[in-house]
Amino acid sequence: MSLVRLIVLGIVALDGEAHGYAVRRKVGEWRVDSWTRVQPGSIYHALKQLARDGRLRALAAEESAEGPDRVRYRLTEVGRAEFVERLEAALGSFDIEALGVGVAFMDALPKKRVAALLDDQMQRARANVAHLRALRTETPEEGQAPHTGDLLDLWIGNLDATTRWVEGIRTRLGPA
Amino acid sequence: MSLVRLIVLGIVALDGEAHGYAVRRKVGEWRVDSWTRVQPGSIYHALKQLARDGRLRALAAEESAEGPDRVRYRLTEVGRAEFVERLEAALGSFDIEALGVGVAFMDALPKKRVAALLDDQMQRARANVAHLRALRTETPEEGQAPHTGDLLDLWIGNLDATTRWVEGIRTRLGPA
DNA sequence: GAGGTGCTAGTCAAGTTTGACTAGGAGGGC
DNA sequence: GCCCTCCTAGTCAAACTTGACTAGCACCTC
Repeated sequence: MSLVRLIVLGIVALDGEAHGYAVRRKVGEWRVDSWTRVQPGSIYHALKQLARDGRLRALAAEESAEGPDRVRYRLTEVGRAEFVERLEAALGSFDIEALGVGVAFMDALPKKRVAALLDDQMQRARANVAHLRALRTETPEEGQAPHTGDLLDLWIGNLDATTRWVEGIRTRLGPA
Repeated sequence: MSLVRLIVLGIVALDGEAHGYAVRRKVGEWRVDSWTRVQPGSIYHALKQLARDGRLRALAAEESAEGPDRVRYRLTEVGRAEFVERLEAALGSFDIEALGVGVAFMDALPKKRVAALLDDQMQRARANVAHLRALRTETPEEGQAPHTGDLLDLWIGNLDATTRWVEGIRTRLGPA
């Protein structure tokens, strides 16, 4: 899951820069833990990878009045591009966690863009639900998983609930 | 995610033994990929860890008529105990993937036990939904995540859909 | 002023996951 | 026979995640 990467990019993007502990704190303050688990280690790891990949630039370690020195990171242009790319992908995803993170950061994109992405997401989601329903009523093939029908129902139900939620968000954005 | 561990244990438990490729194939045949992604590497890794931990015993490599030699694994008593433990945990989980895997293998437990686990799951899930709804209507605190209300709605909607699904499974099992 | 507590800031080893890669064997086409 | 393809069976390095751990600093208490 490179959701962590998106989350870190998104938080750094808010102010253009941040140090690791600030990101970590923000992840804690927001109840990010409700929608996706992000451990401190993952955050620092992501920061390092992003810095290595030129998405963030590590500034010189600065002194802190309240504790050890800390490293501040600044978002680069490439970093912003990756943020947008990942954010758009998240807003088109069927994965509930990705979708949640996408919506959390959606204000970083133009409204029209978000609307288009969500329209697309909904269309594909509905097609997917239809496909799963079709599978559901098919005569069971050989060698299927036990309780395949139930499992399909689980996915259909959740996809459906998610789609209704997306619909709500989309409606609020107003007509395209 | 040690869901892979549960899946591998569950598949090996079906016949008491299996070799890696057979597990991999079964994961492919079943549309396990709909409910959870399991890569080949993870399967072989899990098999090795399970063998190291005494949950499986690796039998001598046997020749195969259709390809390279293969290693067959047999479930041990300790392994079966871990299987049951993980299965029960999965059936009490709120995580949709875990729950799906749990239901896929639920026939390995006595019906009554499954009924009790699902009853418990539903009770906790309803409490959780109530709690989230309460959070939802709370006056927003300082420093909340952007779109916190929406994110809560997403979780409430999905948890709710999942709970209705569990209810269906539970009902079918008959009265406790 | 020594020690305890709690927040700040981050490191690290162990475990897990991913996706690409290797390599054996069977069968078909030419 | 030789090559190509596809299935069988698994390995491996790189990346990612986890949870426990270290260490600086301030404040309080005794």
